[in-house]
Amino acid sequence: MKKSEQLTDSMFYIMAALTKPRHGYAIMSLIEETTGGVITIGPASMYTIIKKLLTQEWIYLHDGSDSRRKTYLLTEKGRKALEEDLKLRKQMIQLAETGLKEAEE
Amino acid sequence: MKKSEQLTDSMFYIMAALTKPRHGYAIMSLIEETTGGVITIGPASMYTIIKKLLTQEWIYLHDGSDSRRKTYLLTEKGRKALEEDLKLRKQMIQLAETGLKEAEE
DNA sequence: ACACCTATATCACTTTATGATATATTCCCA
DNA sequence: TGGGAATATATCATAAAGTGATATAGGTGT
Repeated sequence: MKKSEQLTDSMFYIMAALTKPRHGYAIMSLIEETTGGVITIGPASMYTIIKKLLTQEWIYLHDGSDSRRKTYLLTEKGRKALEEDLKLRKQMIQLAETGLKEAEE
Repeated sequence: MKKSEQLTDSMFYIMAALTKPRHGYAIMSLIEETTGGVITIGPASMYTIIKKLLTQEWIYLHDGSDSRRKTYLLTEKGRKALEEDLKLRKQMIQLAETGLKEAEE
């Protein structure tokens, strides 16, 4: 896939979690909890992606971070990217649902 | 990400297209058209993924294929995988939307 | 004291995705 | 009628992404 800046699934999850200030470990826990353990992002993926999102300036190191916990939050740019991606994902779902429905008939 | 069998975005697109019998080129065109050119899956990705889906038995070579056009279709197993994945994707979207909404307040 | 949870980090490897390119057929129209 | 555009499938070599394993260290409770 590609062309524009579509987010990978993992990036999408992490950015969705960062609509509120959260630190890495909290993000992992949140995703695991909200998906009932179906989706797991381990530390390797987590911190790899965090690094990428930082360089892309889609997230930033939020105040309230101490040496132990680094708290991140979406930048304005990041929020827009997330919203853009959300639209595309809805379109994807629409495509699949239409297809599945039509196949039933 | 991972744990269970979540589909990659590209796999999801292709499988969504294969709720009806379609050949590779038609899948590429469909995706490009329905997303207004935002998403493009080139031949390399296309045929790589087709191959994987075949070995996984999520799609099969459909009747009506001649030597020139190979037409594929979802297997029952594939349809279930797609439906399963669809649920997860809806959940993802829910998570993101809730987060974005709450952040506005 | 020590076991356990929280928290971040990286290395080495696997899996996925893709640009470039090749090849062949069919369609149209000048 | 011949040649360019569109259709169609395929692969190679590389780049990008994801992840298991592992390391390190501060907290907390008992």
